[in-house]
Amino acid sequence: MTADPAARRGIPDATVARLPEYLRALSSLAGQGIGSVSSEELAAASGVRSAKLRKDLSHLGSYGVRGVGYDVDLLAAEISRELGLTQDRSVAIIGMGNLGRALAAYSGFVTKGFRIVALVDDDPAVVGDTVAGITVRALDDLDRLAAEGLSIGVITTPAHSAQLVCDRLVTAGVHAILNFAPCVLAVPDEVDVRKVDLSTELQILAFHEQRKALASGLGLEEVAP
Amino acid sequence: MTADPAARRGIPDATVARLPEYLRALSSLAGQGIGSVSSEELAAASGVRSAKLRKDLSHLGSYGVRGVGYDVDLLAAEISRELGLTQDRSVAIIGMGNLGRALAAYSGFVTKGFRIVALVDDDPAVVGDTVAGITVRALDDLDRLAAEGLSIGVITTPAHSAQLVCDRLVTAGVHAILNFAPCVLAVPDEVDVRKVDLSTELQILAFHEQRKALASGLGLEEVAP
DNA sequence: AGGTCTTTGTGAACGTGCGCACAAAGTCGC
DNA sequence: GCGACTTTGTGCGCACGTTCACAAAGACCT
Ligand SMILES: NC(=O)c1ccc[n+]([C@@H]2O[C@H](COP(=O)([O-])OP(=O)(O)OC[C@H]3O[C@@H](n4cnc5c(N)ncnc54)[C@H](O)[C@@H]3O)[C@@H](O)[C@H]2O)c1
Ligand SMILES: NC(=O)c1ccc[n+]([C@@H]2O[C@H](COP(=O)([O-])OP(=O)(O)OC[C@H]3O[C@@H](n4cnc5c(N)ncnc54)[C@H](O)[C@@H]3O)[C@@H](O)[C@H]2O)c1
Repeated sequence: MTADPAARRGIPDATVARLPEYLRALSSLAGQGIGSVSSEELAAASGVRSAKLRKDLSHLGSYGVRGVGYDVDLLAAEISRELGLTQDRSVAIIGMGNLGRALAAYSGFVTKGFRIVALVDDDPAVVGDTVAGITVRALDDLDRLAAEGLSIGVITTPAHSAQLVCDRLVTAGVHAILNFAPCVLAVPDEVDVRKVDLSTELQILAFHEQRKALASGLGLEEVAP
Repeated sequence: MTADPAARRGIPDATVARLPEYLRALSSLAGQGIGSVSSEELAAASGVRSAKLRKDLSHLGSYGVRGVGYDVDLLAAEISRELGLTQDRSVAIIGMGNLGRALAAYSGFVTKGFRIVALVDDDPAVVGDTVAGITVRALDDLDRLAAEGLSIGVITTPAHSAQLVCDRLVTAGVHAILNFAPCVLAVPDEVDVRKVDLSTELQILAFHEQRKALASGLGLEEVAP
């Protein structure tokens, strides 16, 4: 049954999370006209160790040539296929505030196989506006959008509305959600939610800053035992 | 020497990454006037299992009361202290484009102990503008800012400028950087870089979408063996 | 064609993180 | 004051991820 012993079924999550970075590095190399790259070079460009890179790539098959390295275009195509980027995916952004507008105006997705097909808001003052060449639609249009094959929903509403919007997306049949609101979303098992949180990142940085400060000049605020 | 056997030295990274979420859940509870919470309840509000939550909290000491739970305010204070949020940290945002402006306008940091002290851009047409009540400064001002105790740098410039900006920040003495540009930054060991990447998140979602699609209707595009 | 040299792919050791399950500890009712 | 009940804190085993180190595989030179 398992026809391909090397790869099939089950690429580790940690590996999947790094594939986009490899893909970006490969695109950059291709743009410089470089056709072949070693694991050492690609790893450096991706910010990982070469052993890790090789093990990651081994999960999707044997596309390298020993003594030479990897063909840039071939490897990029292979990673794209594995990530499911060969077929374009449509994205809707819900919440046309500061962040939602910035995302809508961002051209970085489009080149990567993501197409923003809809912008949504519930504020009547915003609905009908044109942002980045797209007319903002009302929340009720979500069901219609899903029927048209919406693949991913991006939530950029305030936290108190996020669960509501999430529920609408799920009901409409969306199985992949990217959440920018600082809250946890409850979803059925079959739905995939990823969260991006600014404050969390800053707080993690703050922790390491403090740790460094404590390590260098220890015992500054210790007054009494 | 190691006075406190329970906690001191070495909170796992995975735990640190979850502490901000616990803190947010606690803030929410405090806002509802709730003074005490069990690990089960707090875990549910944070989107984790209660055993994981308890183990995480055990790394910073014993602040729970058996048979009762945790004091909301006490625990929040303790986590804040551990994360180094008791002392305010100043943040500079470099790159006043779509994303940089959205971040500057965002009020979510301020309440968490982060203070945006400077906005920076290298475009003469942008320098001098007022964004979110702050005057945009030139890139050369970075050194002066660092001298004033700048703690964290946020990079929201295009990718091709990110390394340059990063180098300026490092030279100026900044040891914590949050990077939104889609590229890897080279920094000395003592500098901490975290990256937030939209496209990566979407690509990971796409991978799981594809996997689900393959699992349900298998062998759709298999034509010949 | 044979030898050398480079680089891949991977087995094995190691470290980290996670979940279960339970004993210890403290509360609350009586 | 005592017993039953609740909830914490943690020891243990397992799964996952990372790193090392090397044998196998192929390119390139002569
Ligand atoms: N702006 C940032 O830099 C930033 C950073 C980190 C996190 N966030 C988070 O991202 C979210 C959006 O931030 P923002 O600054 O853009 O906020 P914002 O207030 O500028 O925009 C929110 C938008 O969502 C719309 N909205 C509200 N409820 C809605 C609903 N039920 N359905 C559809 N649309 C609805 C509002 O009309 C508004 O246009 C917030 O949750 C915020 O915490 C923002
Ligand atoms: N906008 C988004 O939603 C989004 C999403 C994901 C990632 N990003 C990334 O974030 C970055 C910024 O995105 P954006 O949409 O705001 O771009 P943008 O082009 O709107 O803004 C970039 C800003 O950086 C300034 N800048 C350029 N070089 C600089 C330098 N050397 N020093 C200081 N300032 C400099 C420019 O003057 C400009 O104001 C990009 O790297 C982009 O890939 C953006």
